[in-house]
Amino acid sequence: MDQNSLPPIQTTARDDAVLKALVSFVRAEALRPGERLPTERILAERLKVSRNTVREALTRWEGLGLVERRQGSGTFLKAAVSPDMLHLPLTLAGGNDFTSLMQTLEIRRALEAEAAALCAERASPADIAEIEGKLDIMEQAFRTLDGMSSEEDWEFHQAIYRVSGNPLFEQIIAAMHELFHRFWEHPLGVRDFGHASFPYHRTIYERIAARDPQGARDEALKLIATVEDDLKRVRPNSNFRT
Amino acid sequence: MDQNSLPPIQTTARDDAVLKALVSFVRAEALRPGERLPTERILAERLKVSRNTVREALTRWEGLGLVERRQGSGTFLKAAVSPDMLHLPLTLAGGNDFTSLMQTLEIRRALEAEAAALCAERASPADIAEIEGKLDIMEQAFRTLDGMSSEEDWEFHQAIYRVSGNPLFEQIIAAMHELFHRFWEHPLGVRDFGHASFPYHRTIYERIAARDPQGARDEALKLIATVEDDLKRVRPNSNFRT
DNA sequence: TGCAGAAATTGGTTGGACCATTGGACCACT
DNA sequence: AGTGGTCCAATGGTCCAACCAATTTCTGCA
Repeated sequence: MDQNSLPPIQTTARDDAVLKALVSFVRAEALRPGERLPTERILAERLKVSRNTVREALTRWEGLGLVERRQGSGTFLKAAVSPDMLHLPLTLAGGNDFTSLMQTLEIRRALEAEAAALCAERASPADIAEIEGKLDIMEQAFRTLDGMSSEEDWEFHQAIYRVSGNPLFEQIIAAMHELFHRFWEHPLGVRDFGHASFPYHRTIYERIAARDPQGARDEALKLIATVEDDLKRVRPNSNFRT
Repeated sequence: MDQNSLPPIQTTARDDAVLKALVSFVRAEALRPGERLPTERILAERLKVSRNTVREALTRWEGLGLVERRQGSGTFLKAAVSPDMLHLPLTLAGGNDFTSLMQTLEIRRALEAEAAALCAERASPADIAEIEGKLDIMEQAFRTLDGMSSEEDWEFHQAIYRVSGNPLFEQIIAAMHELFHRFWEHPLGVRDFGHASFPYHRTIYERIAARDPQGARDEALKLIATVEDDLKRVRPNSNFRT
């Protein structure tokens, strides 16, 4: 490791400076998600700050989901970092889980429709082929398992977000998606939800392949509507917490 | 073998416990936003943990925007906390370049349209009156200053998000909005942008007052389109894809 | 009474110590 | 070769006792 990539911290506003130093360090070392950061003790020594201050900064990063700490093992990068990141702490306060979930679905409905439309506008033939590939895999999994497979379904959607040309779609929806999954699996124990949404995956693909933005948007809206219906169906049981 | 038959065992989780204890404390004391929390030293003593652990928990809360720490003064509650809060930390890899700005506008287009539509669906007469009030103030500011006033404009939009009934709209768009303003003011020095968007504020309001979701959505889209045009005018020949 | 300076309060930082977990090295036995 | 056991160094988690820096509150003099 290049020692010069970790210059000492200068003055007050310590922890902010530590965060910035960490950003430049990660950039300088070209650390990629999954890789391990230097130990807290080494960072403290290199930055000429105390270990607690380093820990404070890492705690912030951990709260932002940028980093994962494993006792006895190390601290690992979880996502790419860039100097001018935009941190967006979303907090769903008040109300029970059902309300929060419906709120995330309203956001997702807006974004999913827009992403599908943009995708239909901008998809190259190669892009369309890729999406069709994901769709085939998903439909195959559906037939073998006799139900929706979360993973393959998610891959299909991700492909659409990617082709939309705007990475923000994937980032925002991914956050909602994770929340949604935690809810379905933990309190409810349901694993094969989303049955009703299945046919709309192909119709979305068809509108994209036909380069029909408005059609893609409409089909995406129908898909989200089925998920909303599923959610409303289980509403009575969702009044508890952990 | 079924992987779920051997879940990980529960291990020590001090700081999580501290967070939960803090939540119950805030509820028990009925602390409201703006009020001061006990000092770190007192919390440490009461919870029978070290001050460092308390600080770790408070650092997390600060990162979530739940709390604000002022050296020499104290730690203050910034938002309501409830036991069933859901956090989704979202970090957007943004930049101060043209492409990033256009990407945030695509997100904003989707959300702004949806929020306007939901607002038209759900607005009570009192809500409509409030929005009209904000609109009047904005138009008044426009005439006196002979140009858009960012602050009053923003208030108008925020009212719409609030009436939509989904706080996520405001939270997400606020982040985009901030990024957008930094771009207009810092690298460009422009202050009276958005001239072209002015008339659409009233048309949006009219569609909301008429309880016409689709109309409100269309007008919101027109508004964002004018902003996109403004942006393109600054950078006429920029390619979109990364 | 007014206000400048001292004192107390509070979050921020430091350095050092110890604990709990992890993962690799080494070894004995099969 | 493989299995399990033991040990040990590395690493994050917690704790403690100070001191620093910003802020607020109190005090005493003019």
